[in-house]
Amino acid sequence: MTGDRRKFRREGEERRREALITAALELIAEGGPAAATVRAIAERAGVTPGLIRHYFQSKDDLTRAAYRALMQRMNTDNAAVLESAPPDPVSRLAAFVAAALRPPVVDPGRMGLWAGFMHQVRKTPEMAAIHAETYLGYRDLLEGLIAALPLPIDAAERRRRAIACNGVIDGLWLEGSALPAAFAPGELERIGLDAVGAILGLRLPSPQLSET
Amino acid sequence: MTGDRRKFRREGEERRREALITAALELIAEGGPAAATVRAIAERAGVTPGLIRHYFQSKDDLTRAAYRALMQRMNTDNAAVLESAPPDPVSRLAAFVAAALRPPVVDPGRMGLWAGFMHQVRKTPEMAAIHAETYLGYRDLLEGLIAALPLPIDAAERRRRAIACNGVIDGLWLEGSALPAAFAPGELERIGLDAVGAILGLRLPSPQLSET
DNA sequence: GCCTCAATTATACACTTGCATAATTGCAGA
DNA sequence: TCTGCAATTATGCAAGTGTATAATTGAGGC
Repeated sequence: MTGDRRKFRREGEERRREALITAALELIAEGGPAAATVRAIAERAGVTPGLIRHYFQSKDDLTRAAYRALMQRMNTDNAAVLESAPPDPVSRLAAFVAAALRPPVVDPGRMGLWAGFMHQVRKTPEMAAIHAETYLGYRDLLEGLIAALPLPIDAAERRRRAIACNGVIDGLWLEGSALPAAFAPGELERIGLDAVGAILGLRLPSPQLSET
Repeated sequence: MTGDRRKFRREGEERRREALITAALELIAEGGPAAATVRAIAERAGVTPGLIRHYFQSKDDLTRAAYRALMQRMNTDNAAVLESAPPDPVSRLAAFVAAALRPPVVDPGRMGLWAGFMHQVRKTPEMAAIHAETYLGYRDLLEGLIAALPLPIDAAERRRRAIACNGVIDGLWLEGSALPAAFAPGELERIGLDAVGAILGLRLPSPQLSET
């Protein structure tokens, strides 16, 4: 008579893992790491808490998987910007910089996510490795774009400039995400393009938005 | 006969509050917000958990007080750098930039602290106000240093350059703190000085360390 | 239709958390 | 020395945490 047991559908392993990871990321973005409890994650994923332990060895395991997924998505997004960019080096660099300084990259939720993971990144070696790899990958991408420009600088100097450009981008991204009301729409983009241009000794035009 | 009740000393209110705040900040810096439990904070402050509620209305109240104290300390540190700087505008700016890009400002613990508070800053209006005030204060300080330079730019352009310079500083600070092994000693300072110089169109010499 | 087994749910447990409240005690002033 | 009060400790509690384990059930193969 007690037919009150919850109905469910069986899903493929990949879909379930992804749903759980997405739920965890959303919760951390919204309410910080503390909000991403096993029960909250399960509820958002439309599932029962016990199932998490069927797909992940522990909550930490899920957390690591979520961080890895987040970083992969960000890498993919960055690469996608270059796919649909004009062929000339200056336009490509400008597109890359501008994309990082407007929504959806500039976004309080994404920054909350980033900050939420920061602590674990500092302490868990595996997550530290993921972070280092992602950061250096982004910087190498940027350095590659700079190398395609006709600049009379050697490799060491190019590395330093790439670090500096990466710094401006990160810093402006951070400030725009943490304090959205402090900047007019498009303002960060313009400031970032000018600053990167100044560091590299050239002018970066504001790229027109690509219509996909 | 049961003399096993803990001995204690009465302290002034100010000292106890400060000790509790310091303990909370240390714990957050070391182990993230999750490590700063009421019990852990009390233990580090050499006190019993119940006392926290005697000096603070709730744990959130203590957290807010800790954030306020942290921001005040950082403001004080920044101002102190300028106290002992050479009088000429270029040197002052260089000292300000360089100080932000070396220890103890560049430091994994400090960044962990910053990241740990980020989430609450986003959601608690009072903490958001503190954050905005501190950030804008820092930027205004920087803009003031720039205004003292002989540059042919108007106020709007000066504001944009200040935002950009602030961005480089923040971004490099972040990267140096998150990935200390990726940079040689002094490298961040040099990169930051060059970048700020490029943005402003001048050369910033590396300031000699002031011996207090 | 039935069987089988993995996917899923249900339940329980030990532990931690923030908080409330009562019991002590250090210490300043008479 | 004694007294009174606020600073401090001790104890307990309800809620929430991650996890282990047993009981169900959806769905594909025969």
